[in-house]
Amino acid sequence: MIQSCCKPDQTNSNFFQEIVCNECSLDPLCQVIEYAEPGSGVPDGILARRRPVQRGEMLFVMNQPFQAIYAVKSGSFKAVTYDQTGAERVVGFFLSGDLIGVEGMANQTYSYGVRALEVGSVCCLEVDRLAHTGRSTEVLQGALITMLGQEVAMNHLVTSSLIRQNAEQRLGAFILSLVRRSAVRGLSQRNLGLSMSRSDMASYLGLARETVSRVLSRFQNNELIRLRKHSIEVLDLDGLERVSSSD
Amino acid sequence: MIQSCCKPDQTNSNFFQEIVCNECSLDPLCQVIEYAEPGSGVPDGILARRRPVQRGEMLFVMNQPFQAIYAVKSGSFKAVTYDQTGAERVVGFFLSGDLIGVEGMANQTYSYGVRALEVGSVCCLEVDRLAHTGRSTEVLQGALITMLGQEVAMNHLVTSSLIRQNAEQRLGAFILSLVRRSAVRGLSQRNLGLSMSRSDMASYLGLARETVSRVLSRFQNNELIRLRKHSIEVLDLDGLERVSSSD
DNA sequence: CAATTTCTTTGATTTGCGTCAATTCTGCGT
DNA sequence: ACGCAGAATTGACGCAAATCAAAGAAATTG
Repeated sequence: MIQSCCKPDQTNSNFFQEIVCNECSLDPLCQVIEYAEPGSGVPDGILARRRPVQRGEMLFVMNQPFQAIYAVKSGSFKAVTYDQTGAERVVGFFLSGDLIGVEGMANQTYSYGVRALEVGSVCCLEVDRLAHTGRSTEVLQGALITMLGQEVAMNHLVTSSLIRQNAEQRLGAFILSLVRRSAVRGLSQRNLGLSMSRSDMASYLGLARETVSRVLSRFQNNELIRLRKHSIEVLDLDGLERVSSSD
Repeated sequence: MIQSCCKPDQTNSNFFQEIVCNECSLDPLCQVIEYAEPGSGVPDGILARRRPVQRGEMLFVMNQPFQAIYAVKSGSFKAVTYDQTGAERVVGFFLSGDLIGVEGMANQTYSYGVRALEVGSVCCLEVDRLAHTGRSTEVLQGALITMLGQEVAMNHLVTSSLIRQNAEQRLGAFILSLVRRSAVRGLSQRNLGLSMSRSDMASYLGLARETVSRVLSRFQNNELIRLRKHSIEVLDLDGLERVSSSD
């Protein structure tokens, strides 16, 4: 299931649009592990690089005991919880280079489940087992605190804007966030993979499926974007900025 | 400005509804600091207990460099950011026993400002200065990771419900969250202090002031709550649960 | 490849909530 | 106690988005 650890350059990368290690959110942690005690190596199985995942596969399910944090090498994922009727609610998306499950470590349980939206691959770090090896975890902890803090700060922003924006603003901001995340990772900012369904987007943005459809069509009519099968082409970044910013 | 450190029991508590240390979110940290090296004491000024705050006073402003984390001993606070027009947006409330500013540590800057809604008091821990004393921070870091993780998990819940709930559900859930927070801290679950204005509630919940007013009146008409000057009496907890849960 | 299901789009209708407006209430300073 | 300013309440109205509905497109299955 979990592959043994190997240096990234030793693997021949036949994957599509795979993110390189130094663009990856997990890298600070990996570096700590690999370089803190150079040459000593990491015990087998604690850090698994490029574990492949199938479309629809769950990395972990909600409320499952915490085991590992993941970094997305390629592909994309959605985080889901469930309402009292059992219906799925999308609470986040993870793209290349994103970290998954960091906050699960805190409570020793995952507060949401994560499902692959397409085939892809992840790196997988079993933090707790690492701690048990007796290696120093001080730097590792520092990196985690930073990441969690950024997550909290970002969540505040996302929440406080989502809640008071209308449908156009939500979708515009959503597309722009995808553009920015692509930019940070060095991927194309013009052609965005849209691996999630309209329902997933609607669920995440708190809108009805139909509204998402309508607004995207409107964006296309206004030459802001061009809709493709499972991607969108961004035609007018400034126009998107304009519709996204509330006044 | 900042009082020197003293044992909690040594202070004569003449404050109204002040939370005791072992009900406080900061306590795990305080314990680490106080007990990790018993008898050694904490350098003066790094942990300040029961610093009083005036109504309207800012604990810190947005984007200010991180200095300390705070625990609410008594009183209540609101976290605010600003939209592009400069209008205030309430992004959270802090009540007795809550921790303030934890995630500011991560980025070394506060992502929101915090204003006192009434007179009160806080404990104030200058974490960075503590680290510079050379004392072991490993346990402290562990406690922080736990807190940040819980914050992230809770934020996910809050966001994902706020965004798809209607006005009644948002306000019902808001009141229930106040009840639960009171319960955890051992305060009254029937009489809730409502130190924030309707506008603050509206801003936090993403509603119009008028809507908050209308819904609260409706709740009162339906005998779910009784509105007081600056507090509400919870009459029907089950009823509130009912209106709060979406189906 | 047809058959079935799932996803997406578009239209018609309804409704919850924001906006505007007017009135009443509350707290504060003189 | 008075008057003033901000806060809260209540009503009327319009619009954005949910809901209902149906048809077309794409994906999955045997």
